[in-house]
Amino acid sequence: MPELPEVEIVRRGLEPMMLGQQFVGVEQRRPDLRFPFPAGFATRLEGQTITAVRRRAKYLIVDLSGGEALVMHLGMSGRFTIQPGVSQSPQEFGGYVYDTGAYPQHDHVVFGLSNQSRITYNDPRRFGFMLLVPQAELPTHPLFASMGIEPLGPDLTALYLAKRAQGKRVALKSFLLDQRIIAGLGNIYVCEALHHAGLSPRRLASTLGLRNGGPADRTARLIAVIPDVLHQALNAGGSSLRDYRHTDGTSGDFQRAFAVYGREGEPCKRSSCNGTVARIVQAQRSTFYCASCQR
DNA sequence: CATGCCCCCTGCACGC
DNA sequence: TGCGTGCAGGGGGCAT
Repeated sequence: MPELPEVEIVRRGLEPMMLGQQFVGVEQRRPDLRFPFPAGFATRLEGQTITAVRRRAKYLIVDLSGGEALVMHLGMSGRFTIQPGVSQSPQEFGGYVYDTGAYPQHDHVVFGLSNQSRITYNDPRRFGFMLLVPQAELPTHPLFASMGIEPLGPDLTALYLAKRAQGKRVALKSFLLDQRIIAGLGNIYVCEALHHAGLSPRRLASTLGLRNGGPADRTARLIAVIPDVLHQALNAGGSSLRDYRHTDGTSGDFQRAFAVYGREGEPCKRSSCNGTVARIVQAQRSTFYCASCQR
């Protein structure tokens, strides 16, 4: 998916277009994405004013004046496109509802706003989803109740990570991908952060745990590089692997900066290291790392 | 509870 | 050119 930096960039693209606007026409063109759409999805949005466009981990949360929140996840291939100055009239969307063969390929939802803009959700793989949840229930909703900390917030400390890692018998890579620990990291940035920290993805998570009552040094190293990697990606406008696009249709260029991700067989970029980037599979997903400088 | 594995779906790059 | 294979940013759900 878009990982945290990409979702944040999408949020920043959507917010100025959506904030304070009303949903005028909403067209839902198929009954489901990863999950069925909520009953009456379009109707429940229409007439609502957007009071906030937020992000939690890899989720986008659009607060509505009526008290519900539109919760959206982009899955692996979800994408928004904004067309300003078109029509807000639902019938002009084309009347494709539930006619999956008749609309532009994979354009599953179209939001018409009171400022004449149209926001289209496209998702070829349909791993994304949209829900409507009362704002007051978000903290206790199953999606969010056990969600871990934001990696760019003040909660990411060596002590926090050491406590959560205590006794964990999983690979460090899998531990960092676990959204119940840190929410928002994905496969790319976990690989990148581990490289920057000089830590092997194969090491047991428990080796980050408490030593003599405090976090191990390597834990401090790791929590220091995680925000760096994410900020670099944000500053570069997100990565552009495969189908990621900004809401304006342009792509990011962080991929050029990857130290290990997708670089199997290429030389390690760490100065002073002459290793080669390897690809292994952990928990059915590719891990890229340098076995010579990541211990 | 913790951990490991499979799967959802489509598109694309690659080798033959 | 066409076809088969493997792989892709996530994460829910089930078996053990």
